[in-house]
Amino acid sequence: MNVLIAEDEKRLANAIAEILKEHKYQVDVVYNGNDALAYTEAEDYDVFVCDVMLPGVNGFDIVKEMRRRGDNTPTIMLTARTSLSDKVTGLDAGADDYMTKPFQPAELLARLRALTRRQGEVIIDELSCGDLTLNLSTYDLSCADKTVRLSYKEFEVLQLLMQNAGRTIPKETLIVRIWGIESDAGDNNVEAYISFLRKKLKYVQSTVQIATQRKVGYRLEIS
Amino acid sequence: MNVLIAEDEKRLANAIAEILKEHKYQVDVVYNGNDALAYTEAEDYDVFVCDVMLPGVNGFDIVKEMRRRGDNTPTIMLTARTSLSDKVTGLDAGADDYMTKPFQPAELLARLRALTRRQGEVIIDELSCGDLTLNLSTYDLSCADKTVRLSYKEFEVLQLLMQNAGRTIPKETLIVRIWGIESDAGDNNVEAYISFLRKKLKYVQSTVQIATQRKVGYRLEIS
DNA sequence: CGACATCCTGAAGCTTTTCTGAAATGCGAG
DNA sequence: CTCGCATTTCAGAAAAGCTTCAGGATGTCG
Repeated sequence: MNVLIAEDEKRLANAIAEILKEHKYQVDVVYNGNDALAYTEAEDYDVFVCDVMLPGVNGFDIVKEMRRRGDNTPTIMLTARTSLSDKVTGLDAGADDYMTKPFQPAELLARLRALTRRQGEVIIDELSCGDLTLNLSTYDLSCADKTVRLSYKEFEVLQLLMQNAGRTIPKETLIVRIWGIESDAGDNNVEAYISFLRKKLKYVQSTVQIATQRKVGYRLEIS
Repeated sequence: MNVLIAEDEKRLANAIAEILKEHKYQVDVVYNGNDALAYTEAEDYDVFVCDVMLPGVNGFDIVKEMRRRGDNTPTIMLTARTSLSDKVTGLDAGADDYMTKPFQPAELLARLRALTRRQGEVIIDELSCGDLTLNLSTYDLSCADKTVRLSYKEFEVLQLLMQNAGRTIPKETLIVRIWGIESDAGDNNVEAYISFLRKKLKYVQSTVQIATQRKVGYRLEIS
């Protein structure tokens, strides 16, 4: 389950992100309207949680634009205001649900479940690939009877590779998804983490390998 | 025992919540009818305490709607009026009991007990996990033959961890659940309490540990 | 009321872990 | 063979977490 959160109050945004991650959602966060547009275009999210008042493009216009280009991602609008007219505007713009701040985490979760119910997903807390198992809750990587703990960044890189096993992920994508779109991380950062991960893969004696696609990126190979 | 309170006078709502919490109920509070509907749908409460006059959807309609969708959660209606007709309306709508404001806390507690009695549920006052036992009425934490008394906040933190033993609880969640969503408590507050708790866990010589999930939160590990 | 105890909080200093950027080395395609 | 990536390592920087402490708030008891 991929969720995109667009909320400019960073504290709140991160709080929501944490709560959703705890419930096994894969979460991306953006803090302004322009990034929100870019992200919704680039990725295929299962739910989009969007604040109305955003720097750059506002929430209404984001949803309108998404619908215009045929993107029907279920969307929940957040707003500090409680006026009926906002609600109407939001729903007219194409939002599927509407919440006023502040709200309890349980409510957001309930609404997310409601919006995604039809998709009938199973919440998993492990990711497997070949003989590897990655525990999404403890960041433990295991294979047969060996286990290592991954650091946060190592975890994110490997998770992305495992989710797309066999497919080559460009370095650029890794940088954007893990270091963030605004970061100034370079290719070498990625390369360093690939190196760390290979060391750990060797340690757990996995048959799964990280293959290099020269001038492009990396891919997980189950051999 | 989960209780949902729907009451728009925040002062009163919070007072009731505090009283119930003292008596070991798990309490959620909403301040309007729409939230009440959303919450009763999302969660499975053991009792629902509902004011008649609520912004949004009124109490009668909430209960009617709940019954319509097959939700038979025992419900106590609150109202400032004393007229018989209100009482009838409430009970007709599907409420199980009825109280007029103002009332004494003891009365509410008595009625709650009455309503939940038939369910034959036992109100537990201990929480166990590994070799640890947490007494929910005295806040005593014990293991083998050693015992320490926890402070209120220590208790809340540990309780949350024990209820979710093995799962990682994000710091943000701890802050929101224990310090409140509007609080300005920082990560360090949580860290301090984790530190206090670890000291006490060591003192009672438990095998249970609080593990750190870097950049995320904490989790109880039974080793 | 004053003395005493407890608890909460925020700050400060310290420890540990993780991340980063640079440098040295390796290796494949042309 | 050579150039341009890729790999690996490592030390220092940065981040995150841990612990302790003092001040203030609150509560209790004589």
